[in-house]
Amino acid sequence: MAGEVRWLDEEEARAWRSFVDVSTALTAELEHDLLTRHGLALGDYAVLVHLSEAPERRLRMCDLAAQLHLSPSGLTRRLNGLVRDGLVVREPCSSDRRVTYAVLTEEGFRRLADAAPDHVAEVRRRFIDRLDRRQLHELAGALDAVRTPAAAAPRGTAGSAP
Amino acid sequence: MAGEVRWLDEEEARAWRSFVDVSTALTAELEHDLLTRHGLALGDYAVLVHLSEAPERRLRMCDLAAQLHLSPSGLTRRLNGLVRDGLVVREPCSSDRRVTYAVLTEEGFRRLADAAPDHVAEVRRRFIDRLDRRQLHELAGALDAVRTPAAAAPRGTAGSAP
DNA sequence: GAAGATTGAATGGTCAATCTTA
DNA sequence: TAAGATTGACCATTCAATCTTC
Repeated sequence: MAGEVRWLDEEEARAWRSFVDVSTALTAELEHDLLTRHGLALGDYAVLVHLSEAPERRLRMCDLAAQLHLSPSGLTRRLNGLVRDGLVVREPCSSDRRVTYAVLTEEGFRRLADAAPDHVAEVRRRFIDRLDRRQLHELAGALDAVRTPAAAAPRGTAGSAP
Repeated sequence: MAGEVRWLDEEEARAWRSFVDVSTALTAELEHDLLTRHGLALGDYAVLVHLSEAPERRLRMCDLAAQLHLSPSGLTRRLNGLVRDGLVVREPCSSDRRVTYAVLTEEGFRRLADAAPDHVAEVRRRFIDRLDRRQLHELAGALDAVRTPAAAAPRGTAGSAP
């Protein structure tokens, strides 16, 4: 098969390792902050955010799972905790009885509104505010390029240059 | 509480959400690839990489845990699986008997050498090769800026003077 | 006392299987 | 048959506690 391996050169390796490093460290730090100051895991927070932005603050379980990059069972269990704490309720769908809606409660919305300023401040302090405008713009553009395979790369000429 | 919240503007939010999105999606995809094609979890792979780059392919448990952003107990359990599979061995330290070394075995090295080309190819395909040189350079710079608080931000007295 | 490593209890995630409904 | 949600079995990770050694 592939006889030669295109290893990462110095800059590529630096970018990749930094990316992994920053994302893991940042996740751990933000999780810790949110958990100790507001009793919310990062996953809980993400659920509340997505629900709060949805029409009527409700989403089908399967749609919510997709938005959160979570498996169906993962979301079920994640929701159990939020339901137990009264931040979210489950509601059956009348038109399709296979479906369950996750609905943000008033208390859930308050908890989110309470936590959000602190969380945003942390995101600023640990990420956004360490970048100037140009860096931020470039970063956003690069990440978009990663998410969107863009136009097909010129396949014939890619592999040869050292 | 803080009277005003500096919410994220459109571009800031876009950069932050893309960052979270890309890192979670990428992690899941790379993990899946590595697991199905080489029977290695991403965490296993990271252990092997760090050991392979260390002098004599060995590291103290506590140092390895720090490099991997893993708790001591997390590393202990992670290592158990690798030891069971014969990819790593534990060795006591003669000069400080509190210390245990994690040492990469020949088989561990082979498994890593076997998996690395595929993994690097996936990292290229899903990340590196979707960026041009300029984007890559900017990304690496931005991530370094995030990792290193650099000089104090020019934004008023944001830090510690309330 | 502090550092290094491990263990126990608890939590959060996945996959495979199941149950209901479309 | 397939889609949606849940459950059971299992694995990974963390914190707190413990044990040994410095």
